[in-house]
Amino acid sequence: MDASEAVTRFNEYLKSHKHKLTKQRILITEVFFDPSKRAEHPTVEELYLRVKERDSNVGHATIYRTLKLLVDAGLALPNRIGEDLTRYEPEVPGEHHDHMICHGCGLIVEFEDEDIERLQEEIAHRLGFNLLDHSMNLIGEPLQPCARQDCLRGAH
Amino acid sequence: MDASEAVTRFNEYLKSHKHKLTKQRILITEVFFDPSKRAEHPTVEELYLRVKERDSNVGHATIYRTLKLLVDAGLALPNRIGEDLTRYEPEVPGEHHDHMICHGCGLIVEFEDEDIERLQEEIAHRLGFNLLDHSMNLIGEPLQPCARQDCLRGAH
DNA sequence: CTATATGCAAAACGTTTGCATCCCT
DNA sequence: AGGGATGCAAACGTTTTGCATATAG
Repeated sequence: MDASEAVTRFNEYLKSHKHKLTKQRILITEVFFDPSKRAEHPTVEELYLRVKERDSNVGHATIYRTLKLLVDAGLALPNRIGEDLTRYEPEVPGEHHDHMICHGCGLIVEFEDEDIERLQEEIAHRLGFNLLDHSMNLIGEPLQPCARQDCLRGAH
Repeated sequence: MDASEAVTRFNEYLKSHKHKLTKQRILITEVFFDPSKRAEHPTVEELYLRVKERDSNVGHATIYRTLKLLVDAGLALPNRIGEDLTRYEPEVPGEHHDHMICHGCGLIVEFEDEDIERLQEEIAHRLGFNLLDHSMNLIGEPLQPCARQDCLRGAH
């Protein structure tokens, strides 16, 4: 899903909830769905800084409020993978992926696996639940040297 | 692992790191590992309140500091399952389990599954990583009415 | 024109830290 | 006795909120 499709979907949500499509919301959505920054799962601050580059008047509060709306619209997912900040992940409705995270540098590799999904359903049923959602994060050390310069692999 | 074993293990860790076993640390560990509250994954505040019932002089800071030590000792695991607070899970060294969470009331059912574990290793390798750790949380709706009175199942 | 959104600054929250005092070892 | 631990309160970083102003529909 590219940025303009995300804006379109966001607008559908906004209209149906008596909210307005403002230039800030368009800008934030475009920056959030920027294809060159995919899978980066920005923090609010990172998104704020990127948005500011294009419009220096946007305030923190607008980022927070818009991100909350994007979550409600099903277009963003708050994600506290590590132990620190909240990161937001651009969501494509209907799709789902899990995360493989590099222990050295935090690089996130997204993946999907049918076998896992099937097993999860099975386990949920065994435990007496109907599976609604799930999250899975694998933490690992790269077998090959990691591309990132800041990766700690080998540094300890 | 019962409370007194947890205290023993904690003490081993403390000794080997030139830290001391104080009455507050004993109390906090005992409350944290109280078998009747297992799988509750308390927040700092919840733990603080329970500890206060037994010794009203204990301060917030001591809870935070002790929990951090317990994490370093491998006896507690910080856990940000939902979108809100940090919860801490009593850990038994060498064991690992995943979570099935009731969408209605937040009830956490812990489970282990060998097939999942195997698949995770396989996926990590496929993606070029050596698996170090993982977390998996399933969110579901109970098939049978949930035991908890505050469970929202059916209320929507 | 009206209702909603914005930006700012203040407030609210969870968490950490500095410091004087206390207490394990 | 001495190094570490405690409790308190202040400091911190993130997130939320109140309010006057601006703007989309």
